Amino acid sequence: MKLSHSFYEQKTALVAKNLLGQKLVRVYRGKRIAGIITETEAYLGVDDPACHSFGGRHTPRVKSLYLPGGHAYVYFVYGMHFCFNVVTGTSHHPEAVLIRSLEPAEGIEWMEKFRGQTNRKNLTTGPAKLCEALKIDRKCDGKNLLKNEIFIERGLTVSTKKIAATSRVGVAYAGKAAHWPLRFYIQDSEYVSKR
DNA sequence: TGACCGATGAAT
DNA sequence: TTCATCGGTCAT
Repeated sequence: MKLSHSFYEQKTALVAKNLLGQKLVRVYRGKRIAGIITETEAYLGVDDPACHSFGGRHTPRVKSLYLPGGHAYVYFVYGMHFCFNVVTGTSHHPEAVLIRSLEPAEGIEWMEKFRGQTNRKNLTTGPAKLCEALKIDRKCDGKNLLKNEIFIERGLTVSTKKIAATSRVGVAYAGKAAHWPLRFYIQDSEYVSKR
């Protein structure tokens, strides 16, 4: 069952935590490719120096961040990688949750093909890796997650006790916000990016 | 029009 | 630890 619109309207950090254990599903050429979400990061909008909408920035690249909760925000980084985010809240609050890692669940043979390798633990343990494994690219930017190309299904409920919170990855430039505990992952999962 | 740099990954 | 790689952003 798909996560409902109201799920995405909760507070962003809460959505980030509640996404752990849910299943991200990509339908590509009629095939389901899916994984259990094991690691996320919350980006808190105009007041968060690490967020792309910081200070109200509203450029063509970040326009999807201003869609209502329940849409995809996919952007291109480092000249070669894509990252997938779930937009949260309302269109007046450009916030999102970055999906950083998955545990492969369905369509693993396709993930192996798209990633060019078969090491299960290296298929989807990183924001750009999972995009490659699930064929998520620029074309997915702005997609409605309540439709059928890419969406999130209810999976397992992860006990709060099993959720670890740390500072976010790759945002050292963000001053104080670099230390905010907005990265969440399933404590004992082997499918989490390191660093 | 151009310089700068990044929410990374893979190889070393 | 190093570097490949190039679109988006913002200053001219």
